[in-house]
Amino acid sequence: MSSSALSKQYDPSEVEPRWLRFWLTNGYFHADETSPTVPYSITLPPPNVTGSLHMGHALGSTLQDILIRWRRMHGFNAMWMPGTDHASIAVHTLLEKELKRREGKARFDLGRDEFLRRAWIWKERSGSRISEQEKLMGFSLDWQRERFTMDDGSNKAVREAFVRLFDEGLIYRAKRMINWDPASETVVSDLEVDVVEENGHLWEIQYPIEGSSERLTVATTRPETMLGDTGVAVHPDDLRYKHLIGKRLQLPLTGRTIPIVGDTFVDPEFGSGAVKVTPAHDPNDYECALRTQLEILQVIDSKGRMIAPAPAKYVGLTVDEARKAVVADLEEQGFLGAVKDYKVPRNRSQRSGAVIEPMLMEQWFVKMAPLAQPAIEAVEKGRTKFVPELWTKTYMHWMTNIKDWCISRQLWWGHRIPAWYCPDGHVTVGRADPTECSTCKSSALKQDEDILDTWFSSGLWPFSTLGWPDKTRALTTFYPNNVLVTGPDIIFFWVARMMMMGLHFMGKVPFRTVYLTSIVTDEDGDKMSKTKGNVIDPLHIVHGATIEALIERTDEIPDQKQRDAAVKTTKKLFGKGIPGMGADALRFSLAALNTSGRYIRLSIERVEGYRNFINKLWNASRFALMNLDGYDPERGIRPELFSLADRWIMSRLSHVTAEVDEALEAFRFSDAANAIYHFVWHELCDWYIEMAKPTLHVPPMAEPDPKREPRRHTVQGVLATALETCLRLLHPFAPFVTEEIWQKLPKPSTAPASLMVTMFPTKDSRFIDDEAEQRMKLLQDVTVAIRMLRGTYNVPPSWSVPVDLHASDEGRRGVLERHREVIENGARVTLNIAATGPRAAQSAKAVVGADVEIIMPLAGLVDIGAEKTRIGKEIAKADKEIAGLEKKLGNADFIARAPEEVVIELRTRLSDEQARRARLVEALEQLG
RNA sequence: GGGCGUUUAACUCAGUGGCAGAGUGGCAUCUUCACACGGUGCAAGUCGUAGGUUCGACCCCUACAACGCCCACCA
Repeated sequence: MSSSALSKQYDPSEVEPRWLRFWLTNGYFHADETSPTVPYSITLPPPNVTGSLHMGHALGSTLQDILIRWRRMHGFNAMWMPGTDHASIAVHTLLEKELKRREGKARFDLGRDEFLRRAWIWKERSGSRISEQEKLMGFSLDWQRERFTMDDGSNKAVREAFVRLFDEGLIYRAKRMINWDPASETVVSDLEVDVVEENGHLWEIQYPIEGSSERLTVATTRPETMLGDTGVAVHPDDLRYKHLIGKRLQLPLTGRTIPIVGDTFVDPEFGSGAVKVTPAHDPNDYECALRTQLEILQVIDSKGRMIAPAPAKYVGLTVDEARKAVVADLEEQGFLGAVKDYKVPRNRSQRSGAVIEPMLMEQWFVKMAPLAQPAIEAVEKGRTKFVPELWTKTYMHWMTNIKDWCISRQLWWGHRIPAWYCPDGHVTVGRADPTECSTCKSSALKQDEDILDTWFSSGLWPFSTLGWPDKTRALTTFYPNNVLVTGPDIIFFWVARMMMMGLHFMGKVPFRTVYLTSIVTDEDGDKMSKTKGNVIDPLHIVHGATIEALIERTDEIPDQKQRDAAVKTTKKLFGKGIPGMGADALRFSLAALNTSGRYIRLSIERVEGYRNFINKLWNASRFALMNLDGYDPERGIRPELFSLADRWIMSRLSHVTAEVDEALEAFRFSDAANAIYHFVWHELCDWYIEMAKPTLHVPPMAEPDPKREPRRHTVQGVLATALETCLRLLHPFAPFVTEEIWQKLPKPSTAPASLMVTMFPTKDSRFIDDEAEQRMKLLQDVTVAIRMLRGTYNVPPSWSVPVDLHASDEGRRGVLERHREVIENGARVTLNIAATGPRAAQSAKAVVGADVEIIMPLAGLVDIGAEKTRIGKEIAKADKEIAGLEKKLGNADFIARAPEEVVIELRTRLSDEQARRARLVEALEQLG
């Protein structure tokens, strides 16, 4: 393809699939564990197999890919482990919903085997979708290693881990107060419960005191639980009630009597100071009952319905129905006191949304304290570091207050608990399915019906994916991982558990650094959610989406009102639809926006800004390719032939290279992205390419001028080198466009076949050139000042204007003289440079630095009044600056205490500013 | 009830004990031979409030305010 065929606008849709195929077929994403080079490994947080790629994934994975590609280009054996998670409760929610909608059935109607059969079919069908999406984003995951949390390897690892923990007494079975989700009919862990404040009531109920006409008033937000009350507690020191401790109360509606007990957990200040105790259905009450030996009566079953010993009248009612009935009956029988509106903190299942019922049940638990201790120490000793550091506290706080982890779930999709029971109730746990009871040798064994919490297998992921429990080469090479990149929302769920499991089973931390990403929100700072209609789908950014398509997706929202609101939001945020901007634009945006803040407010507009940058790079490259004729890449560049511009851009490039490397080293992704953005746009494009144009430009049909050819070849070389270096710097951020351009650039024959496998640029100190940078700064300042004058007086761009430059300093004057063409081309002027000279009548004037005067004759154009005002403002600014500096320098304490270089710097600034002011005053006076 | 974070230009955010920055948007102007997804220039700020430390504070300390997040068994 010839360079002239490059289109003016970069088209990612044509380019991206091509290079993706190229990288995949060449195996560039694969890392060999037997390679002698230094390993660098990251494990991708396995996305939910039910899911599709959302913006959180896109962000996290983009940052991981940047790290992986960057390290790979630095010569590391970089391995990025892909995989998906079986997400048992999420899959259940999804499949059961579908089952109900399509067939009107519950999972229990199908039975375990049939349900699992369908789950697997469904997993095979939709499970690869997310991997395909990850590929479209250009993520260089090692696909040959792709894993699933319920594949054979994971099964083996889970079984091994369970058996070992059980044998060590760290996994145990016990009857405890747990969180029951009546909708999914399973236990959930504390972490899977959200507390939400909801409008409810506080009911007062009066319990008659036995052998007295008095009544004791208790308050509750859940009156139906009184059917399971087995006592009432008061504070033992509460003078109002102290004498009642030991007496009994008649429990209305039940015919039972219950004791009054003393317990210090009661707050005498709250409510009536007397608390009804329902041990089987409230965690506090349960603890109280254990302390005070109260009876425990279960009156609610696993489906959330009332059961005996609640009176027959209520049996079978749901909790809500029972509440109404109990309140009505209490009122009718005169036991109901005041009823107040009340904000009730209500526990709801994160997944199903159902109100959590605290229940006393036999479940499997992991003893956490012994596992947490090493995980705490590892972070204390810095073997694993959190970035940003503030998350360390969050982790530590949770770890030091950790409670035992309930790992059994009454679901089917997941790892079945490897425990068997004989008719006598002995438990047998084993690596292989047992044939007889390990205690009584009975062969009538039945496996536990429950499965393990999804996070149990996730906790083993960093080493189970590398072959554990087998001692594999992959494990020795890639464990521990260098980095984990994930969202702060799963520090407890996942990060903490990997730390504990990794240390326990591998004896080493699973990763050296945990990098916590920001959370992506919409442009208003609201969490993206389907029901809000504000979700930006990464693939919509990549491929584009019409507003109609975006509105159509709100059809899924069942609630009409919510749907209308979502449509409105959709129109507001994506009024014109979403233009297809390519994976690179999205990747670069996410990296550039990932600052130290906790949120990234993403909008289409923002991505467009970075899409424009990609396009700018594309066009700069077009320009280069159009002007590289006759350039021989084998020859390299020769610094001895460099002009000031060449020296300057190479020096700047060296600085930027160092900046990018240092920023990535410190996980400052936005600094890295912005450094290169600024360099490409505002140094390479705005200045270097503009300065190179006169040299590169060969008039059409003209014969090559032998005198100019060496200079031209040097500029071509510098331009090609700078551009190629930028492509390598940018490649981790925007792999597709950089590969596309790089492949078109003329390269020496020794160049590798892909930009992906070139070396990342390193700072080259030979090119650092402070003198060139200073001189260029002067030329730029003068150019900008002249452009300002032109702009102020609306000098048409087509006019070339003569300008007098006066510089009393010989050094500066020399620089201006030697490089006058930089200013002349950059500001479209012809210069007359002298040490000093008369000021032309009817001219505009500006001063750069202490002594460089710019005088632009503007007969007929200059507005004396406006010029006076403008210069007057300049003088006022200088006065302010001078006053500030004089005040500081007049302070004896400042002179005495401030570092000498600061004092010297301020003195220089003061004298420069005074000189500048004098010249401005002179200019003003000349205006009359 | 504890803990954490944020507060800087119209918006989104960087920032450093020593001259307040960027991107976007705005205004003006330019279809100049890479790019209008562009060029050039301009405007825009009491750095949340009040104290303190310091020669010097946007930065460090204290208090307060607003907003946000996480954790927690108050019936």
